[in-house]
Amino acid sequence: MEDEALGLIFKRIFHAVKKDTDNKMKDWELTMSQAIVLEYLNNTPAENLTQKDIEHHFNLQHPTVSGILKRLEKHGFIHTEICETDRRAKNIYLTEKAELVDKRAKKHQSIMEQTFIKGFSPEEIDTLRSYLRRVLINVTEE
Amino acid sequence: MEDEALGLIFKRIFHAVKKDTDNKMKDWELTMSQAIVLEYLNNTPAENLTQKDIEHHFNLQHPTVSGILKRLEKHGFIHTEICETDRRAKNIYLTEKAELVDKRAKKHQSIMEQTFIKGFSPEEIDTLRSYLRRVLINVTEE
DNA sequence: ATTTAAAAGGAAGCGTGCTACTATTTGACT
DNA sequence: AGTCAAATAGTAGCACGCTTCCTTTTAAAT
Repeated sequence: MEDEALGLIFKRIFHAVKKDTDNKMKDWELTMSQAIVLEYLNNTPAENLTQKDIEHHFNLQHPTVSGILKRLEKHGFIHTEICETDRRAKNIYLTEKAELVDKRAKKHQSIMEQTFIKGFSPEEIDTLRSYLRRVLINVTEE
Repeated sequence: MEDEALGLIFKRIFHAVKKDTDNKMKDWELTMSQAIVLEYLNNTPAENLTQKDIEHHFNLQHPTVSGILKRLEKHGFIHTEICETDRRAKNIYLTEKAELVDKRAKKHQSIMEQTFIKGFSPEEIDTLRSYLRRVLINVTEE
């Protein structure tokens, strides 16, 4: 337990977070991945927002994003339209339902953030964040 | 990027690690999840080692472990036998192929560990590990 | 203007997590 | 002995990552 590989520890943490988040969001027909995308859409009020933007921002492959958007649309959180200026692309629009749910998702996210850092001092939180940022850079750039 | 939620950062880190590991292990027909289970089996030379032990150790549900073991068996890394003393359970045995591959997996894991902590001082590494352990406890116990 | 390559997205199929639901075996309680 | 609950594992079906292959559209090159 003490000397587990960092990779396994990160896996354990992510697994626990995902499980908890998926469970708590199940009531309003939303998963963690969907909520993350929805929040991105909500905070990125760009014209002509397409799948490609999401793929780049989260470093995901296009069939992955395609599936998430399909389920978001199925449950009425977004609707899509073929882009007028580039008919290959599909523009994404949030619905009112999405805006309602986003508040609740933000609330859960805030609780989750508190959970992570329970027992951490403000300085320790800063250190944690900076270390994680460095780890992320180490792991992604290569 | 700077003010992303911790949950998303953990997701990003895990995602990158999994992607990299899966890619590098693809050559010898192994995934990250399978390698983790294989390493556990290799380091747990217990008599009567069954699925249940793996489920408990990694906090996974039984169909998940069942699937991983099925694929490990399909590729000849393990073989299973119905337990003599309890015919509900199946004992798991590693093959020679598993032991060969385990060395290479350990090597990759070691490189991965180095990648995580690139640029970290020994003190920073200790701090990172202890913080992650605390986060894991925060996230799992509740 | 035609061809050709790149870009955006869809569909199939797989691994790994999950939640049901089912089957078999064990063990305990009458 | 007989019954009934718990334990172990299997199956089906879903979400979300991936790769691979395909279609359509755009843009560039000749």
